[in-house]
Amino acid sequence: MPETLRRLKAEFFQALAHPTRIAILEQLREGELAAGTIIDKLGMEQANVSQHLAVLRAKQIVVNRKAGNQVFYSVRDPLIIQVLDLMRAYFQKHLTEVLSLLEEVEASR
Amino acid sequence: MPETLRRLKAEFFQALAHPTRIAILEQLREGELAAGTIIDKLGMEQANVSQHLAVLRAKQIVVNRKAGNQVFYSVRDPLIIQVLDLMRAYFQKHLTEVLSLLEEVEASR
DNA sequence: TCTTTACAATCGAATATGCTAATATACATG
DNA sequence: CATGTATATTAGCATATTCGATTGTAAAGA
Repeated sequence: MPETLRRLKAEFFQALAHPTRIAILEQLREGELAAGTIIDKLGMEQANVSQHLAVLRAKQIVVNRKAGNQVFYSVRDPLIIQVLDLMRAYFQKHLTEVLSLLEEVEASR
Repeated sequence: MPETLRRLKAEFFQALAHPTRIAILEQLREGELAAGTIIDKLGMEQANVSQHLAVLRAKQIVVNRKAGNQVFYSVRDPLIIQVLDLMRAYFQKHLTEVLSLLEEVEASR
């Protein structure tokens, strides 16, 4: 595999590598949502969510559609959801280790 | 999905989000390899590869086994490989866009 | 024991990422 | 046209990542 393709893959994973962006994709699992709806559901700063949406857009993980005043987002390819599902399966499989990792997280707070 | 689990997922993607680490996982696709072998195959600095191996270890994406002087690495769970395969399928599917992205990459150099 | 081999860990500098606050844009409505 | 609403972009600062250089460590061999 050429280096440029590895770089693309890495950039793709990088785009997924943030809790907020994962949360956004979870929201979009059932279908498209307006940016404002996502912001409300996540209960975060407007600018912050908008920046994360920009990251997902830049990597074409989500696409957007303008309708009047609003912008509706959706996941471009269900394969993305499949990747997230695989991850879910992975974490479920290694539940024991995940729990100890969670404990570490708790402990370090 | 709880915030902590999202954080775990994000950290997992973060661990995959580097060309060198993807290259390492590709090398390990067929089975275990000694650290030195990986370093040779990638043709990179020893310390650098070792650091990337440490990242993959920290997230338990790879496991290691010491044998005398050497340390052998392998991918812990084939599900990881599946994720990479899904990504490959994804990029193949969107080959056209990938190519234009590649052109952008080229242009910006 | 002394040296070499094979890795891992640490340090410091450069770069990238993420956040809040502020500002801009674009459409809608009075 | 003036104002409000929805969303995007920019600036500036704090934190995190990555790299090469160096140092540490454990096993192997002379």
